[in-house]
Amino acid sequence: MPWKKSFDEDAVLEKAMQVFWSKGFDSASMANLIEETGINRGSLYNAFGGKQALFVKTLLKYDRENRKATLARLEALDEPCQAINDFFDSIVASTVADTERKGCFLFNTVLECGSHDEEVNAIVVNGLREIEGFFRRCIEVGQARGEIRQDIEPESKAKALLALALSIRVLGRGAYTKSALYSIAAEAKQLIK
Amino acid sequence: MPWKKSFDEDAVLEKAMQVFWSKGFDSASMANLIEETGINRGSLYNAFGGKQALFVKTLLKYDRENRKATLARLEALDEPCQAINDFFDSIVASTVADTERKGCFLFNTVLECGSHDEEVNAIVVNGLREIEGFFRRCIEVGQARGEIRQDIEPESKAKALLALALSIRVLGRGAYTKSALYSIAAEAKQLIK
DNA sequence: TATTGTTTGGATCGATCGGTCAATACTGGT
DNA sequence: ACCAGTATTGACCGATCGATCCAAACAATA
Repeated sequence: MPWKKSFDEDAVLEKAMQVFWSKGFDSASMANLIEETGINRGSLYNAFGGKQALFVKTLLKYDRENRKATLARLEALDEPCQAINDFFDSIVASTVADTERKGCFLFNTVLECGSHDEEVNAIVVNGLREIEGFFRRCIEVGQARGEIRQDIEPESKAKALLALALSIRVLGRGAYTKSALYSIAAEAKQLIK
Repeated sequence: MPWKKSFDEDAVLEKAMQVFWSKGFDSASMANLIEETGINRGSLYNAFGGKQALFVKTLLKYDRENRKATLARLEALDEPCQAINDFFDSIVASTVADTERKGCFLFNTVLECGSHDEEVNAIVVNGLREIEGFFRRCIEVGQARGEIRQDIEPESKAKALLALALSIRVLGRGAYTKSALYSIAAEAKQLIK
């Protein structure tokens, strides 16, 4: 008896994600979201509930399709040093290619919403932990295989790598030049040498 | 013939700075600023020109009284390794003591206003460059005195140190625990060992 | 004391914010 | 063919945004 939706929910989420990603939660207005997604105001509220709920959905989508997917791919390499190098090559490449200067949606959200929302904070903190965990596991496996020095402390080294990755993405949004980002990435790789 | 202002401009700037610092440019409303500074709306506009102009003035004040002052003090030590260690001890201590989770006004501004304002961007980018320059000079002097290994590349190492400092401040705003920040700071110090 | 020029206070502006709602369009079941 | 019921639409809501403006308050000069 009901009625099929006239739009593809996931396609709308994708569009909305682009808006939140490039403008941030606060600066993205419902008017922006309506214009970019192409669907009507009421439909948006009906389908997703509101700005906050829509944002969470787009953030989860990003976390699933970008962060998790990337880490899974790198971890599947089963080559720890290569995985870490690839990670940094990848984020520098993304940043350099990012003419819109959007940065990383996850990192941007840490910075903007870190303090003032419980649910969002839980998602991004979990994301950070998992990236850190990826680094830690890479180091541990590399040590077990004799490819990484034993006197490196996986926990704290992993945190430092995450910190450098975050800075590359953040400074890449206008403050730093390409070559500076390459320098930082090179230092990051050097950390586990 | 005119009339003396009934308030201390610098004291008002200080209050306004606290507001922008803790809430960010966008989230700080004129209503907030009026309430916190205690002076009237018209007076605020008359004395400072508007939200944007007021923000720039507070940012310059911070840059002058915090960033420049701190770097000058550390550089006056004339003990490069100690200066770098002190720098990281200092930002970790600040972050840990920062119950309001305000972070660093300069870094916060890089993140929030990095892209969408020319004047502000120039101020913060200059601030970043000078912090990086501080690290670079420390390393160069340390090398000249034989206190730091010669195979360290001052330029890129300085960038990495800045990146770690930024991350400590940013992640300290809720995402990471005290001990995690200590770990990152320890790794930073290790970079020049 | 009268005049002058700036500061002060607050009412008010138009724009925009996120969100709501009733009327309308439309489809699936009977 | 008709009805039931959800999706869609866009007008509209009150709140809040930064900014403006002007009358009232006031101090310095003549």
